Amino acid sequence: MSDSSAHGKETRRTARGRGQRTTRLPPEERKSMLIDKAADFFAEHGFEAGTRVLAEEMGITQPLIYRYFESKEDLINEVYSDVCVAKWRPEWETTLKDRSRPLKDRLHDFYHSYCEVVYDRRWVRFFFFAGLKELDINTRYVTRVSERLLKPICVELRAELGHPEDAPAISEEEFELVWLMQAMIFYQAIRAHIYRIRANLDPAFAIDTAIEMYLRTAPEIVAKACEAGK
Amino acid sequence: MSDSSAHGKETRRTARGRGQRTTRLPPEERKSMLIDKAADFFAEHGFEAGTRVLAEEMGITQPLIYRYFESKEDLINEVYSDVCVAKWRPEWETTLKDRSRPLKDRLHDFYHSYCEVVYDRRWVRFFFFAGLKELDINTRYVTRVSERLLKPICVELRAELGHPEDAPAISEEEFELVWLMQAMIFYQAIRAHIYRIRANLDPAFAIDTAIEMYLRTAPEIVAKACEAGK
DNA sequence: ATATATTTTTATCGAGCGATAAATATCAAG
DNA sequence: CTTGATATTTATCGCTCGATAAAAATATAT
Repeated sequence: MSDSSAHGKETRRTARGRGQRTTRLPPEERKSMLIDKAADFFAEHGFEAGTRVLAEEMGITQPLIYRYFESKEDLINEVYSDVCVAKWRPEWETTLKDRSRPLKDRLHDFYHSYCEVVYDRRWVRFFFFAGLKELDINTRYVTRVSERLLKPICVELRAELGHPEDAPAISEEEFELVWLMQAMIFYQAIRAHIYRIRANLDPAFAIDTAIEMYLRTAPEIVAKACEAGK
Repeated sequence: MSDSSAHGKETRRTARGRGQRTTRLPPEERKSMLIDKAADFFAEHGFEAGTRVLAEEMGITQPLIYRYFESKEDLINEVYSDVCVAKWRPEWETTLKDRSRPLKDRLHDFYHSYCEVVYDRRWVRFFFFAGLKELDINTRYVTRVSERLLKPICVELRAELGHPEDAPAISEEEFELVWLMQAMIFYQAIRAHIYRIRANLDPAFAIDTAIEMYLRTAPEIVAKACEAGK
């Protein structure tokens, strides 16, 4: 209460007595603003952070949140969808499978697009907050990455290297290898937004180098997997 | 209160009326038990988890915690030291700098030892919980890894490849490259303990492959850095 | 057995949480 | 200018949190 007058004078507010009042907003606009601000807020302070502080940062009062969301959990779920799930681009899967182009080019295009999404403070932190809690939304996302992106890459790699499609199933080693590439690229985001140490280098270096390292190491591992199955 | 009788019958407790009482313990023993249980507890549920549940899981009452720790923050700090900071092994730094052996062997020894420490559920989760909060203990640890492990690796790599010591300072590219190796290896721990998907493959595969990929890619990047500075 | 020391529990405080209901201010239509 | 609809605030409930102080139970020494 001591800082209720210390907000400074926001443009959208009119000082009235000791209270301040927000200008009325049409519901959809207020709701989307709420989701947007809540995204920043929970990404920064975690899901346990209080709704009163969130409301204060938005310049509204806390009960107003509950006009637009049934519960805090409800709000967080909508925000998570907005920040993480909704950012999935179906083009990723088609790009990776387009055999009219060299795999290297496809990987470049895919990962540069992928990183536009995941090299985002909100995205990374939400993802890890959700992962540390046992929220299955996180597990489901990882499964999706695994099934729709990484496994297809393994398949495409074999095709690129001229191995028959019906060779033995993708080996654990092949799968681990593509996870290593994924690790190199995604770890940039972790360093930047969780460790808060940003590399002074273009993220493109990590992406390009990771792809290069993957494609150089792949042939022998794929070969071993294919001949082991015969 | 409904589950106060649902604990099952722990050996150390004697049922008395509706309450249960713990056998007395010498202070050091109680304190170390507290740190150990708290490590599991906070690693699992995060720092915001309540002291009452922690106490219940230990079979003691909540105020007893405050006989051994001034505050919850105090407890968490001691646990963090115990779980993360205290696990640092000085031998890592000496191993990496021992030029009587090939760098590849040193990296193997170092990373296998390093992973004995960090492929640990408590370690990983504590590290990320601390990172997501702005606890500087995390930042300090990352700085330490960077300064005492990764940068030395860059230096040793140059020596191994026969470049003069006084060549230009380690380039951003060289430094990024060693971070890529670190990423591949540490990401295993993230997958296992944050995503909760464990690879069915020996972690040694990731370690060995990551080192191999690093050493294969390194020469051209080191060469570029050294000739660029002339 | 009794007394003493100290571990552990019981009881409780004040603050903050998510959430609800009622009052109030604002905007648009007539 | 008045009226009706509704976005927003005020006031408050019940609960849980971290923390403290006093009471009780246990172990040890005599």
